[in-house]
Amino acid sequence: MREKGWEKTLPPLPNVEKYGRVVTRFAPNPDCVLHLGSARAIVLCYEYARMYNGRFILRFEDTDPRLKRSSLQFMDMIRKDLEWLGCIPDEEYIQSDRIEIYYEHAEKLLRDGYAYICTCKPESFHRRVMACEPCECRNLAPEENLRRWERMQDGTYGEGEAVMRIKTDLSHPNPAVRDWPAFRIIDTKKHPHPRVGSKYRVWPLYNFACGVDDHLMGITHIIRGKEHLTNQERQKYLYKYFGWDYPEAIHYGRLKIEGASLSKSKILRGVRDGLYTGWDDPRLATFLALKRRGILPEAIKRLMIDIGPGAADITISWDNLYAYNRKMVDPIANRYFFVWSPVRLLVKGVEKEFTARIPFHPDYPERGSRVFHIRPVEGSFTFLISGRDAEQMKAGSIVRLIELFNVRVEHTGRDSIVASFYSEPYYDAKKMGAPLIHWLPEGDGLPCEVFMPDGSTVSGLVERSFGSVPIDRVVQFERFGFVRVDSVGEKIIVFFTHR
RNA sequence: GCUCCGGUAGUAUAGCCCGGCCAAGUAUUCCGGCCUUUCGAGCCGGAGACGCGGGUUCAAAUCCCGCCCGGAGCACCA
Repeated sequence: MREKGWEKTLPPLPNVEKYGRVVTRFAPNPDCVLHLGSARAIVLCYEYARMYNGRFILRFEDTDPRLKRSSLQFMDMIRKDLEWLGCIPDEEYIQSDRIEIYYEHAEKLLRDGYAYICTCKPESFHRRVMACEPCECRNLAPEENLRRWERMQDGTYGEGEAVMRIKTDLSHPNPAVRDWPAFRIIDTKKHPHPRVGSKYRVWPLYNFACGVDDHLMGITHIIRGKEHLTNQERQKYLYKYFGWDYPEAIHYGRLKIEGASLSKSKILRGVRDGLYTGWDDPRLATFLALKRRGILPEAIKRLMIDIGPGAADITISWDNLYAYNRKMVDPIANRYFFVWSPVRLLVKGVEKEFTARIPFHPDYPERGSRVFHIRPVEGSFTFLISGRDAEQMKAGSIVRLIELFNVRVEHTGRDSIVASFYSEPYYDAKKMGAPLIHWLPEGDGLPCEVFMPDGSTVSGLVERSFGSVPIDRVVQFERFGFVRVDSVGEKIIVFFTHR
């Protein structure tokens, strides 16, 4: 039960007392950058390890040099993603370093008669297995299997001509688990592995490498998506044959986020085809994109903890993420005036000079304030206001320029509005219910472009004092939303975070 | 089609194992009010949910059965 104000925590892990120390792992294929979909596995594994003073392992599963080619570059980007998220692994393994280990285990299974080398055509094997019947290779003697294994290694068999299969129950209700494949041949002359080149031509499939590694690395709690539920069934045969105990397993449901694709292949294709500007395109839900938009890693963590390890498929709303982020960002973000689609506002009848001091943050006056000097020329002064505010203004209406004075609109034009000084006191505006709008002295703004999450941009001018804000800082453009400072050059570039 | 997993308000989550204190809690969202020289934050109030149908029981979101809906797997991918 959680009291108000208490942070939500994860439910306890099952059977922790059975193990000396909790060990979890995150096991990505380094074939893409990480995204919000990966966050669930990462945060759950990391937080549980921390919660029980355990270890969190990063394991790169790069055993497919052909279809899901990994790359050194992605391995590095993944490490950086994890670092940014604040989920730094205690240990790291790479499966392409461990091929010999898989071979040893394969040979043991072959010798013990728990596996065989199958040279059947996939279609004919499939037919047999659907009928719960063994294929011709299944009853081969261990010696013959070992000979065939040798022929897989030495090149006698070509790509696709032989696989090693694990014996299961041919009558298993789920045909998908019957005698599943554990190793296949890949012509690494044609498809060299990015790390080990063409050193190996027999490569383990997911269930073999993963199953063996989870045991060897002492994983106590496997936390992964429920699409792996049948893989667990398959891997349990391995554990039975080796005499190992299967770890605790938690299979969480599929996670989607409204309006964004969490498909690696779509992200990969989109970036490659130039549909996106890069891995950090604000339309993407990659960590890189979220980071660029000013989403704090802690917000992602909190959201994932809030969601927890449930098995239901869910579609989270961006608002769920934004709410956490806003809570963290609001107190730290200083406020600035940003005028977009600017419209000129000429105010007549300004008979004296004004100085406006506006705090950088309304709740923290100690942070100081920005200062604007209004020096009218012949009783007139020209401001810039946002187009959206200009549209609302009608002749005769009173509006207040925040922290300055009230004006009465005289007439409105396409790109300029003429008004006259009305009064200075704030309470005049308050008692009339006059709108409060932000403003900039004309000629005093810095050009600024905001990149929005939908790929569009908003351009306008930001107040002069903004020039000293460092890159990467998240600030709030008043009455517009939070943004993260991306670059400062001829133009200031910021990325929209959320409202 | 076969196998498996799910289904609490718009979204997410608590409760379900060990039926009653749940005419269902929390966060967010939306609406209203207060406060505030931001349409931000904060505070107060309101709206909004147990997929459907049976059964067991004094009592069911919780147990049983059937149905419906959603998802995943059925690769020499991970």
